[in-house]
Amino acid sequence: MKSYLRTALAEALEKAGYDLPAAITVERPRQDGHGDLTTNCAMVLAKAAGKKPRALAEEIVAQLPRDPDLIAGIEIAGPGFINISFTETFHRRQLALLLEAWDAFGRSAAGQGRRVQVEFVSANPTGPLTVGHGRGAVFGDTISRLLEWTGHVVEREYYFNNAGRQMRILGDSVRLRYLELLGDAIEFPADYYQGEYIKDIARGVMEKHGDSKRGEPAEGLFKAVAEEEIFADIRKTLGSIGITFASYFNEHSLYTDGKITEVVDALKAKDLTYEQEGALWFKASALGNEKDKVIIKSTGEPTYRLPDIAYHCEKFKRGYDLMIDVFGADHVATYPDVLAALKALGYDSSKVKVLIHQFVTVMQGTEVVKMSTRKANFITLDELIADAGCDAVRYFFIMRTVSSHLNFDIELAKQKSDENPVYYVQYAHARISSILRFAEKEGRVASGARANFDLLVAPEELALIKQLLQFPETVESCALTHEPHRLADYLHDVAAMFHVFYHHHRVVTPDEGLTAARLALVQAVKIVLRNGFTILGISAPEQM
RNA sequence: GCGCCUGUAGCUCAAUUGGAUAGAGUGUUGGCCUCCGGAGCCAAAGGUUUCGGGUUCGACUCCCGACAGGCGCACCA
Repeated sequence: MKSYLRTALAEALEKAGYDLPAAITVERPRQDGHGDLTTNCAMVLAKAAGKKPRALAEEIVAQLPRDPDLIAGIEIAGPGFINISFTETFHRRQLALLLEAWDAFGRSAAGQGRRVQVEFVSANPTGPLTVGHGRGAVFGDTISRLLEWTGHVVEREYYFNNAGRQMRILGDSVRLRYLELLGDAIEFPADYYQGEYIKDIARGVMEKHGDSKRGEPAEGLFKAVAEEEIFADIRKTLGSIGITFASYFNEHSLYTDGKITEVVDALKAKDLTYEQEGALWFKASALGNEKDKVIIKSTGEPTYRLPDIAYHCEKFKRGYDLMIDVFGADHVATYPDVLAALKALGYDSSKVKVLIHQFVTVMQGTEVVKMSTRKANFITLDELIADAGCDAVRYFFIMRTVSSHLNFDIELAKQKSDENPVYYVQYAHARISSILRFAEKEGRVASGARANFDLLVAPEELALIKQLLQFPETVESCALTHEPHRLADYLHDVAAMFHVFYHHHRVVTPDEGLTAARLALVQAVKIVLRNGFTILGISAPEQM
């Protein structure tokens, strides 16, 4: 519709003797009573034309085509908006298309098969996922689902590092707990991993090997066992909220494959490095960033920045059209250097889209729950899912913009009551299912696209129909702007409008024709809700 | 001190990316089931969009400056 109107506008403007300016918008007005689509073109053009916006709008409107089956009215309003309304018949006709598309309603080819890689979670296997990881996990997965629905080919990837200092400490933490279990007197350093899970892993080693591993170095068995168990745990947690990855990329492979040295050589060749105090520095400041950064320590070990660059070079070689990195706010400082390096190495860094999500504050009612991996008081994502359930967890994480510092109220998410927002939308679905069951019991069957939609004349029905028809464009814009929270908003509105409709009108009545039309309408609502839930990764309950 | 993010109703957050009268949930108050699910609906109340400037037809949105909070600012990841 928008593109139809754009071309119609362009033609009208041409006839009136103006060029179509790039800055005009054609969009749905946010206010009822302002038509179905609105354009600001008269206001944008007014200054250059030396005319009053409203007078100019008159000229343009006079040139617009008016198909009576399609256009119900064109009005000039406010400072010079041109508002266009479509006929009710037009909207109703679209309902048949919705029912025809069914499970595919909302899918589009907007992405044209472009290959997108989405990298997210990427937590190193040093401990269970926290609530904080949960936000990135749900966000990354929902972005992926949105892109899949809009015609992109998506690959989810998890990047991890099982080498380095952190992992050494992890292995040694397990070793010490193991010795402790064997009755040895140990001193457990404060900066070691304090969690209970370390003791569990140590206990596992003891049960399997007895005391035979007393002399084992931390880096061998202990580290390997810890990594394996923790990773299995992470996958299980993610799996329980419907998240799986196509690939897990091990940072370590960048060393064995020689990718790291390739990058160092390439940077050296571009004269973007220098040595100082025994370390190799990257000239980030020469590329417009704040300061230079060490990429190889004086010990000869690279800092994390270097493999990050090498990893992204690797991604580029795989030929993706778009690479999305989902990071937590604690990683903000790292990506400008990586992007600068990629650009300097000749890659199109605009293909890398870095999405930062802000931190989650966990609330227990009005109490802030302090999070620390060191201490025992952190809440794992696993515990949260066990308490609140997959649907509530996913919905809570996705219903806010990623840039908001969101409060996650555990008490609220746990509640199975009307205070919990996820139940509101799911309730609408369950209610519809119940209506359809009732109708079937009464011997009425939804006749689908064959119903006479012209019988749906009530304002609540028309409002609902219009809302449903916006689903595809909502999905598309959520996907392209990487803003999944707007889908949650939209579905909430669908549910609300359905409830209003339900309150005003009976679906199953003695009137055969009307019943058929309303059953079809309600079925359409159910389809939109269910398709939306599928994208959000939450269930569509037949009853609650 | 510097960088990124945030500041909107009592509370948690939206606002079609610069549009018309800033909206939801929750909480408070008062209504609505002889009828398809009351986990619902309706109504009232609640706002100088932190503050001060600027840009333009038009600003919660963009720019500058304060103030407040979060996250970073390693030869940790």
